[in-house]
Amino acid sequence: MQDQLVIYNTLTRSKEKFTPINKGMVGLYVCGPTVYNDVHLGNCRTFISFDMIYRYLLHLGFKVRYVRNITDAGHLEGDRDEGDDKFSKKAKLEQLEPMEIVQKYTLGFHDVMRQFNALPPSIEPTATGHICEQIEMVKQILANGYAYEADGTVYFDVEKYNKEFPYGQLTNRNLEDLIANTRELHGQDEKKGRLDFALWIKAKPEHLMRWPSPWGWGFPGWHIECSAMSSKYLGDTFDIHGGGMDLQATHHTNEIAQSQACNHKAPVNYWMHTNMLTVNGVRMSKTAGNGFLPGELFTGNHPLLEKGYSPMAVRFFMMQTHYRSTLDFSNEALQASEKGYARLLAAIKTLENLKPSDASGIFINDHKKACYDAMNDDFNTPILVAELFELVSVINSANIGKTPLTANDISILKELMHSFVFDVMGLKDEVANVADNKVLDGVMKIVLDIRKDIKARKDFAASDKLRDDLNKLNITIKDTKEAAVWSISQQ
RNA sequence: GGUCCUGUGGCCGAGUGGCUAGGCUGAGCUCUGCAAAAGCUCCUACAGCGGUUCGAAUCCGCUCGGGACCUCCA
Repeated sequence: MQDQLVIYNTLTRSKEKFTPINKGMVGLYVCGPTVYNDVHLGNCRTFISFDMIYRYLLHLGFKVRYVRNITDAGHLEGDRDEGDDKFSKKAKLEQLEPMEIVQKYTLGFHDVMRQFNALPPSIEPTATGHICEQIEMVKQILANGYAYEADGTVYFDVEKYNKEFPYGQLTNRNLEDLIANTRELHGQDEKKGRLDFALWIKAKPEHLMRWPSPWGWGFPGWHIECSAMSSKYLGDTFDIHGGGMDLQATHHTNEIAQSQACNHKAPVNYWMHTNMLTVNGVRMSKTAGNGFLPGELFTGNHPLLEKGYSPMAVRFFMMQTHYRSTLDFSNEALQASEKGYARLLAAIKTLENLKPSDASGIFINDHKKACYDAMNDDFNTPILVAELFELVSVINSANIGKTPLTANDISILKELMHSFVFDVMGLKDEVANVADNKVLDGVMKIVLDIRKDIKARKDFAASDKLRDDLNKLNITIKDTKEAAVWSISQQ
């Protein structure tokens, strides 16, 4: 099964058969969040996409080392190599130590990821925890002749690098085009080339986050942390590197250059990029101000939101779109997903009580193959979801005695549903805990018994009132042929 | 301005040179005291204009529209 997987590789702009460096093992690195602010939904989409990818790799039996960093230093505010460190700026604003900011938003990020049911990565290294590694890497790049120092700041020499390696490879651009499209710099320039970027930056006197280095007090450049940490934990060349598409042109391009210049090896075999999340057709971004926070999405406390949407409804919504397509948020689409997801969960519950037949009305192995084919084709979750809904129809049809299923069919259906819905897509039944409450279960049994008597007396006004009143508590009563059943709806 | 992606039915969203994606919504029917759920049926698309082809929504060109990156952002 492991040799069936095909991945779209940004590097070659084509789908390629996935072959790990070490059989049965995968090294996966994903650019994590910059923790100077609340994570917004766009970030979450990327991390949820890679969580699904991580989960599927695990499902296929790969031993995966999943590294996702926390950027807690070095990101600049404003234009190239100028401006304040984001953490310092925010710290001044909030009158806090930079590391207080880092701590606050790291905890917030973890909390949101937990709500989205994302598995924690194997290693979550921080930039500030790897200053030595970054300095060593800068030293090596200097020693290899691909960088130069100017007044305490070290720059990467892009033009020199490009003579030996294709710098714009990841975005399919050549150096001439890149230079032609670079903005005019503001006069001052210690940099030799327009595209040169900083590996190490000299700290201004007021700069709070700073470390000693061979070039004086300073802090690491924007891209070096990922190069340093990925090679430390996954090796000089590893299998998969992922991140949002917006990182492709600059961050990842520079990462490749740094790693190649340092280690004389291409760092990554498969580059994967997730697409952007949009709101009303416009990219949700920190600076555009058109985003809402995960918390606001869950509670519905935002002008753009008609109501709150549970984390799993949102996650399922994301799974209905391929990770390389843009995903547009709208109340209508979210509500459609919410209902569809409820239907999927209901079918999984129905599956538990299905009575096996001697004959089979379906070709279960065809369905199983279709699920794996979908996921093996570059993690095509929308197709997977479509296949799962085919199975929902099968289950419901079996439930009313229309489609016969053998015990084997039912067993495979259970396995498929649980594997793909819960293990791979990382969804969970949010109301399961409540329904498992033994006291409530007992109470409801009594209530339904009483209602049964009332109905037997044909006092429908009373039985309907009971049903309506329970409904106000989000408890839904359904009178099926055999008996009345109850369930708790979300929110 | 440069590079690139994209345009699918009421909404969301896959996909393939010729065969029903799927979800949500709407309409009808079955079931039901009613409701809900479920089942069945219907509404059935591929921006426009050319071209290639026996045949294109799927390939090519142009036009129009949308978006991304080139500047911090997942």
